[in-house]
Amino acid sequence: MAYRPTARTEARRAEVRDRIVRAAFELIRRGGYREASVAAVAAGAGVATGTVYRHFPSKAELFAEVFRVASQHEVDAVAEAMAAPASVSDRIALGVETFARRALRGRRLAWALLAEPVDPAVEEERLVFRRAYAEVFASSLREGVLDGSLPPQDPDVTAVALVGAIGEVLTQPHSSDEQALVASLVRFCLRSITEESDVHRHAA
Amino acid sequence: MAYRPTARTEARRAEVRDRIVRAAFELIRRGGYREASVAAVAAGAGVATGTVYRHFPSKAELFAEVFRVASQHEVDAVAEAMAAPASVSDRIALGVETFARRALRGRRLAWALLAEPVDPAVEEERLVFRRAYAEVFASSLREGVLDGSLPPQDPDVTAVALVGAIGEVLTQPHSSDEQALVASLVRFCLRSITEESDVHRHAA
DNA sequence: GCAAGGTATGAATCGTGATTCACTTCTTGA
DNA sequence: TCAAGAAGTGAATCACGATTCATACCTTGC
Repeated sequence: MAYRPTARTEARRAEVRDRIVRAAFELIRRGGYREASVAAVAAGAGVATGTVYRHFPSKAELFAEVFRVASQHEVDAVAEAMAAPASVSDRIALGVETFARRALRGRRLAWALLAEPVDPAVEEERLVFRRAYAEVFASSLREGVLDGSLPPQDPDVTAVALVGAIGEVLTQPHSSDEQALVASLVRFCLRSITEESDVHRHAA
Repeated sequence: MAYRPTARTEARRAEVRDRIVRAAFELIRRGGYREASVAAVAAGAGVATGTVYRHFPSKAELFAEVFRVASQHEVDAVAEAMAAPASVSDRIALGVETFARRALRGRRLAWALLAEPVDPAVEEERLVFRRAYAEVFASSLREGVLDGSLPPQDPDVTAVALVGAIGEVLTQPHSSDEQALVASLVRFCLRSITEESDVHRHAA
């Protein structure tokens, strides 16, 4: 037993691992999953292909981690926006708007996280991601249903539907400008959680 | 010029082509796109691998056609349900319910059409498919906005959001039983197209 | 019947990109 | 300084399924 890595060596190793994750993220952010070959990741991190495999058992595991970190970041941003002291409706609106604006800023990343075809193993992370988004909305919805500020509804279904609606609108190419699109989307989401008025229900 | 296929021969050829398409569809319906290798399609159709390429220039083109036919079928079903003589809201509800029930019946097919990772060329058909769904909803929504039975809104955004919401709810695994799920989903969609009531908007 | 040309076959080829591994280089503790 | 073992290297290998193509078989019109 003539060798046992010191803290310093382990730190260096961790730094390499980190560079690999960052390089992978950068590739996804700029060109999506398709462009992100292991060779490209290695080049971006300044290491040899084989080195990637000294830190991750497979490409799928590497990108699962990248997805995990990136999507957690997004969910956190939305959750933070929704932590504001406001009514349930207003908080939902804030969440939707944050979700939308961030996605429109980094379209490629949003597409990669929300919709791009990926390995099954990575797809699993995506489901976790979408569920996490839904959960953020669901907890506010539950609160609103309980305190009566929202009409009775299944908060889980509503939350999942919201995530789907937002994702689809953001993923689909649109003509209208960003401001209008976000405004329409927020209005859609607010309508969908609040009571439909009898006036319109019977007006037709 | 000693050979020019007769009608009979062309019919036989068309029949082979048809068998290939059916086999491809059957594979997708049962195991999704992943399971549907060209070899498996050929086997299912009772022909050799190479024969597939005498009828389609590539796997992507074959499956693009399969997607086209299958999804048109779904869209038609929804459009037909919405042709009933009823109010805009009721028709939307019918459309959503039809969409949902059919998808829950053939979950694998629904997943393949709505969400499964596929070739870019096939993905294009999927976009067409989703747009077609959205358009079916959009035309009713436009009508409702014009005649005042629905509040002012961007019908295209609403329609796309509806498709996203429905797709996500159906794609995501759920605990509740089918009846309850569909009911919740229909309610969500109806709320999302009708006016939010002032009562709840200001109640919090 | 037979030449021309179409159609079917399926084993062999190809492309792509992940993964491996024999080898080199670096670290450590004695 | 040295042996043991860890980390890094990158060309070679592998896996896998789409695609090709030399060959055999049918159809047609003369």
